[in-house]
Amino acid sequence: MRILTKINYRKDQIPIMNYECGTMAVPAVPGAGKTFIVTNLVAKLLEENKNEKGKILILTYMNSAANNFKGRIKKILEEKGIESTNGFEVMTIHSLAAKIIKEKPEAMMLSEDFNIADDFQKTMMLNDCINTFRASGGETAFRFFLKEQKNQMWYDIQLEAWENGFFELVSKSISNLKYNDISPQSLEANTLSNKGILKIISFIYTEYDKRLKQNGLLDYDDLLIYAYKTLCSDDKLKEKFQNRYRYVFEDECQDSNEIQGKIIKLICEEHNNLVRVGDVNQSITGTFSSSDPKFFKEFMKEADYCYEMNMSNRSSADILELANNLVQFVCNDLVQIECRDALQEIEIKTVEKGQGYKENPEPDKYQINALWYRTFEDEVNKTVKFVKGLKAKYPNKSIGILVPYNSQLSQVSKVLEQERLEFEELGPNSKNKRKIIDNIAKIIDFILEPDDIEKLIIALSDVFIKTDNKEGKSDFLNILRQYTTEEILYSDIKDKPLIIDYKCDMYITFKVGLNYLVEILEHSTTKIDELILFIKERLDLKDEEKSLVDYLAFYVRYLINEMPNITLREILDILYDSRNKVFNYMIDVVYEINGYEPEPGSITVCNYHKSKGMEWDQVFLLQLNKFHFPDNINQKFQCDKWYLKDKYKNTEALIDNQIDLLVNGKITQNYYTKTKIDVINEKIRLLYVGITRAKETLIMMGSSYQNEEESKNKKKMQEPCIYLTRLNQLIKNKRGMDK
DNA sequence: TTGCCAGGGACCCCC
DNA sequence: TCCCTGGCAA
Repeated sequence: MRILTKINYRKDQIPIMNYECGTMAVPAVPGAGKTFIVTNLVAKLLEENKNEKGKILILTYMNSAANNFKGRIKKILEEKGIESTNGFEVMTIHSLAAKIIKEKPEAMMLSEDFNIADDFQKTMMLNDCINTFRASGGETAFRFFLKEQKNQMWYDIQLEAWENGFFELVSKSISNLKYNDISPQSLEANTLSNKGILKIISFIYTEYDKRLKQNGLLDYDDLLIYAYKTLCSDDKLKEKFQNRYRYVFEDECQDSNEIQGKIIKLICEEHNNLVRVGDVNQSITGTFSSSDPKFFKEFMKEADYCYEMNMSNRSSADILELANNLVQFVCNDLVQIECRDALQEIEIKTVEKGQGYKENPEPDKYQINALWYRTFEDEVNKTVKFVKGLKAKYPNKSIGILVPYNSQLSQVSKVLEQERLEFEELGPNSKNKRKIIDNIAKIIDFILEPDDIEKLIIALSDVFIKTDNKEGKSDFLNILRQYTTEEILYSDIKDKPLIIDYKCDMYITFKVGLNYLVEILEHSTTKIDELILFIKERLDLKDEEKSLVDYLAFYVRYLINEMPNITLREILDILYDSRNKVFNYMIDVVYEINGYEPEPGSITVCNYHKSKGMEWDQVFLLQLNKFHFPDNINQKFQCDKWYLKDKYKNTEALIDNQIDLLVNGKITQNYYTKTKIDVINEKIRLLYVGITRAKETLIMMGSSYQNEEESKNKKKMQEPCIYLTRLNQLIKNKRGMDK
């Protein structure tokens, strides 16, 4: 039976729902319900058969978002009793690009079975090219940029920092060069007589390009550029796509870059039905990708319609007031004039009573506070204490704890664990996700020292034995300690006097693990990647974990190729190294598929960036100091590279200068200040994103020192960021009134 | 403006 | 350890 559900659209949503054709820009404030309106509009157009014989295309940036859209549109169509599930397609912008290229790979001189290099493969290959460069005479040039240092310890620290920084620099530069249509060949020709940093890049760029081609791979930048060129070169193909997609919707388009915009424009040329939805105030990827909110701003000006969704039902009126206050301060009072347009001056409005499908939460008192502590440790401890209290009082409310860096996540997690609170850590090195890598490492650790009873016990207890009976388990392990590993592995343990029920889960899983360990121990260790896959078969894994192990085996095979003499011990050290960047990429690639949504009563720990798109009832914002949220270019913040000679500190600006010179023949802007301004602007928006995650409660805080030691030495003292100071004035007034 | 000297900071990196 | 900065004198 068909169920009729009449949705009560808000007044800022009605003009959007009335859209029928043409270009439409929808700037939307946080919590305005972008996904809601896009899914409903798509369903409405399908219901009215506006797509005729074509389809509606919805473009997202993340696989998780694409899956989310698919599910929601399907559900609405089902509710409406419409069967036209073939009328729409949801995909990421990169899948679209791949699809375009697949239609005619020969246009770009690609073979039909080209593949896409994901972040993991790209990291590996680029690292490889950099190593080749250094090994084949580039080492001096590589080290030339480092500050002189006679102390070996400091020199090593610098070198390590530069290894990371250099990778980022090369990666960004190559991307930048590609978007400026500078091929490795033309760069090489241009840098022949030149000495600058581009000369080094040129070598690595050539090498990287060669390897991509050898392996039939395209990286994400190539994907977009080739897709655009393919469409430009073939009108028939262009028409095919234009007729296939009568409507195009683009989500999160503040994160769009120029080439993406161009591809979309070409596809929409004929029917001219394009809807782009986004929020320039939530653009937080510009400093590390080619995205720029200016493209959406331009679209807002030139589109046939531009309807602003300025109402938010997510947060309480108090939180919206605070967010609006930040916007006001930034736009009008910021001392660094160039940063005043970091945020667009949009006032977020509450949903009027009786309007819309959902109203703003209304907590009974003012639930915002700003706090300052002596150390970060204090910050974390107080937060967890606070969380514990909230949890007891409101067991069904969700809680989010946000920190600037992934490296700080574990500190928060540790204290949460101590307090026995259940939580989810969203980060590349979260224990859950790393667990599988750690488990394999533990097994290999045992293989290396099969006589070590402790290694055996760790492997058994952490990887295989499953039981809820913690005391029984530790008793059991203590009994095992009385034997040698050989006795445990090769003689039947039942003969030994064990005080244990042979039918309980603990014993059964122990036995299974034991058998597997014997098998693994007897497996050859000459091919380590195969050994890892062999271990994989003996672990009880989810699909995602399996693909993670496949990646791991792939990585190990690669390591062996690169360093044929590498030992199992050395590989083990690499596995245990939680700072290894390759694992982070691996984990990101595997886990990106499923989005994360905080459930009622859950606690989430993540960084400010990851929080985008999420919401919690209660939010804690940590580390709101000047270092992380600067307000002028004279402050110290992450931008200059301390380990480089003064002249080369701002490597990014250096590269921008040189590329500008190459493309335009002259330097058109002051990139040294520009890179700094960009960072400040993005940090402001990052704070805005953080604040607008909260529905009811928002606690903002920071601390003067990182830890006790620094506090004693009075080193690296931090002040509250100017935004916290300013917002605190409002908070104080409000709290005063509340009493 | 220049030169000298003492003392403190450099290690935290988002996708 | 080295480099930068700020204070000070010339």
